[in-house]
Amino acid sequence: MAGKPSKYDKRYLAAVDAAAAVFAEKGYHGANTVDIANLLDIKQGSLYYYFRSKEEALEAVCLQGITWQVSNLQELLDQQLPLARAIAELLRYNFQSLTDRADYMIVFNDDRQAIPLERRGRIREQSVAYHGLLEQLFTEAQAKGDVREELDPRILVRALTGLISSVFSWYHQKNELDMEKISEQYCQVFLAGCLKS
Amino acid sequence: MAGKPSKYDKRYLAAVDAAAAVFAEKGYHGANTVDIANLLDIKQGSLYYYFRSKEEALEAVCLQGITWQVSNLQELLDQQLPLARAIAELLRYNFQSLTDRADYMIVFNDDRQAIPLERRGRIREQSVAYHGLLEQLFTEAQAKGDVREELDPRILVRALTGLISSVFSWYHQKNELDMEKISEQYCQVFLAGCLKS
DNA sequence: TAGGTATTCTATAGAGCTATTGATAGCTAG
DNA sequence: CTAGCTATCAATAGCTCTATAGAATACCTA
Repeated sequence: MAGKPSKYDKRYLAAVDAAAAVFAEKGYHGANTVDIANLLDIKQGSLYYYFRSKEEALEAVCLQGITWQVSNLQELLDQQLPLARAIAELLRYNFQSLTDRADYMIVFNDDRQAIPLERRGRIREQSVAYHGLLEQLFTEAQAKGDVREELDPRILVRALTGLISSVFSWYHQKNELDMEKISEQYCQVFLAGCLKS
Repeated sequence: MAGKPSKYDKRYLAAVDAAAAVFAEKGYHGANTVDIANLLDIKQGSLYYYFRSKEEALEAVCLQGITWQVSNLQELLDQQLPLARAIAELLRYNFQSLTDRADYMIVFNDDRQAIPLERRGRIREQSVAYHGLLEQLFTEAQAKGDVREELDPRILVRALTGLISSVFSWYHQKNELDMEKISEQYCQVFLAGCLKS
């Protein structure tokens, strides 16, 4: 994977992409493998050259999605921005990936629970990491006196992630609100909501 | 329906309840009619005495869920409370129904899109009504000068409903946060986020 | 208590879907 | 040119599930 991507590697990624697209549109259970294969211009059975099962494809999509999120958040935190800037950037990035990689985000949000618990280990790991990083951000900001003391960082994490992920379910509908504006106003509301003063 | 509920009526409601429970747990596509029948202590085929199809059961659950929400919101608005009180009550009620009628809420949230568009009319109607009522609340509060002018009421509606519905996906996990506290802090954050000054 | 209605049961057709298997065409390196 | 490897195909076993139909039982009312 590190060196030159083989034809297999490229095709595998295309397969994950196709799975993401179909799962995002119809939901994991509602989707069928024929549709995925069609996107790749191969027959249904040929999919099993790349995946051991439909579920394995779901796992790959979810893991990819959350991994992107975590590494991006990590990168953002490494910049050590003040809370307000960090939140603004985070929202901007998330709303951006809603156009870029919406499929992965949607599948991760809506269908990860379709993976049986015993297979969800690596995904949970990333999820926990994501929440942990965010919680740390709030805790530190609170220690610095930027965030109101009475607010529980764990709840702020839930509120922020909830705010973000809820957008996944309606952004694609015909609506006149543009991402730029939503992102900006969500940011205003959330920051005014938790910053001190 | 208005007079004495017949045995059929009671049994029908029980069937909707059972469907809600099973759909909430496994998702519409992941659920099967055998599980629903088991909850009612009848055989799978007997379900079709009450529903023409599995999809019709989903429709009934979703419609019931959103209808409850709308009529409750309407009742709340009739009290003409100031915005802050209204939001607090709304959150309290929603988080309450998360323990009372979680199944209906979850199914409405996660699976209503599994109903084909042409059958979704009455549900959409209620959804639109719900959003409309909330939007009006914000618009009026803004006119009175309670809400910051730069905020778009439509976005506030999305933010608030997003905040609420996102809770549906994690409240049942083992976690130390109690509903009371979450409701209260969400309220604080959201209000501080949108109220003027 | 008989007759009729309401509710549930048994059995199953038939559709849709995943995953497997063995064959096959194309590509690559010697 | 050929042997071996890669990627795809065709065909299908076998499972799961919804929905239907006709029989059976419970329930109620006169």
